[in-house]
Amino acid sequence: MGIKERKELEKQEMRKLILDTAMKLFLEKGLENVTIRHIAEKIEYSPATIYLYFKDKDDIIYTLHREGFEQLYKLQQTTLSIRDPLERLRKQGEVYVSFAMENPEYYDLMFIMRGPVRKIKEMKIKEMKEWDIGSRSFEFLRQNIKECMEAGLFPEADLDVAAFSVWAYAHGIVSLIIRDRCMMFPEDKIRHIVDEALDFMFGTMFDDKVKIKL
Amino acid sequence: MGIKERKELEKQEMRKLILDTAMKLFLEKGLENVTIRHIAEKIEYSPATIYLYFKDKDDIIYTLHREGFEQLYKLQQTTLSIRDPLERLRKQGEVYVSFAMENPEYYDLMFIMRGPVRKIKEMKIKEMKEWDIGSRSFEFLRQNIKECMEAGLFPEADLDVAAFSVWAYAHGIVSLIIRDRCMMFPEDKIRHIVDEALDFMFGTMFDDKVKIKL
DNA sequence: AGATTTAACTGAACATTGTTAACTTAATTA
DNA sequence: TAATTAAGTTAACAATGTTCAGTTAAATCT
Repeated sequence: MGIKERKELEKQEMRKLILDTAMKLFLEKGLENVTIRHIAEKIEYSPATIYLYFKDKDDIIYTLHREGFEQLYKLQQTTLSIRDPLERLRKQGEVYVSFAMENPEYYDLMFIMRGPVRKIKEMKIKEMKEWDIGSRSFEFLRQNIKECMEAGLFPEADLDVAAFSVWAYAHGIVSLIIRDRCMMFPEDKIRHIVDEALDFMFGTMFDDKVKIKL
Repeated sequence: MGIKERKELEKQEMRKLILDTAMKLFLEKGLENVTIRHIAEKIEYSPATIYLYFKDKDDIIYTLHREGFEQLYKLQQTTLSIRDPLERLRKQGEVYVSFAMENPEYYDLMFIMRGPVRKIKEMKIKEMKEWDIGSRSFEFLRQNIKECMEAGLFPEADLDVAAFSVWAYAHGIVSLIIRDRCMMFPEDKIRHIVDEALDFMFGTMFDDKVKIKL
């Protein structure tokens, strides 16, 4: 009965081919400018074939969205080697921002575009089990902040609020840049401002040396 | 020679009709789901007519984008009555977040969608004079922060970095909500978290009472 | 006032998009 | 070998933004 498995494997390979091609095109031409037909042309199949492997375009985008979260989660995990929770939190911030800056299309998919969320909501009606993969990453951040609080390294506050705030800050930085709202800064200074902004957050939030001089 | 003027007036009225209708549809159906044809149908003209008043769809969106910035700028100005620059800054934050939460489609247009930026860049090639309207609002924030710094109420840092950081933080909060990335929180708790997050920022940044207890 | 130019508007088309249904062909099973 | 299943394509659909040739209606000129 090896045939069933081979078929399954081929199916998976085709899915992967479609996904990889889609992602490559997204990187080349930008998220907005990739069509099913482009993908089909690139892999030299007819457009209709793609619909044998994915329900619709949002399904492709959603799957890439999941892959992005896998990647991000793995990156987040690399900070686990750091003992000091505050230092770990800072590293997490850096990792998050780097990921966004190096993979803006992935980031857009994951945190800005509407498509994936549509799909998630559509799915949640049927299968409640498949609870969205993003909350895992958020939980990780939340846990880290909890540790910081417990160690007295972080202002006491509602944990949800604190975690959301830190996330929002990092998201604000990268999403303003990804969606090109920083035209007031010279192109070559942007990366510097991003890094400084991260420092600024940690500085004002936790570092007494940078605190207000009275 | 009153005819030329009447014609000009009618032209402006038609533009306004199109813009208002477009905005109304955006509010009703969401930004993504409004087409030129919908707008045309609503005002009972043919689709082609719209192209007599606007170059293309991005042009409509860009014009609404400008109107949004007018509105926001006016709101910002209302904070000028506040003497204490730090308090004024806080109020500015509140105003910004309220604007976003009450006019999510406008906010999306102004700070998330790609269309308007495309238009701005396209225009900047020809006419350098029309420098983008958003920087005026940013300048306002910047100035406010500068005053805070001079009064010793704000951590000393590169002014650009500080202003960008504060903006990014507020933007992060509202854009995560507008683009529906907060599914982990119960619907009815979201507004509360938003408000708390704003407090959290100001608390950690400036308020010693909320500072780390050693 | 009548002829002519100008402005406002439309109908029909174009190319592109996502998506689907009927069909063909190749592979697997009986 | 015949029947069934899977994989893929072709051709079409409706919806989108956009354009262009034409048609009225208004304004201007003589």
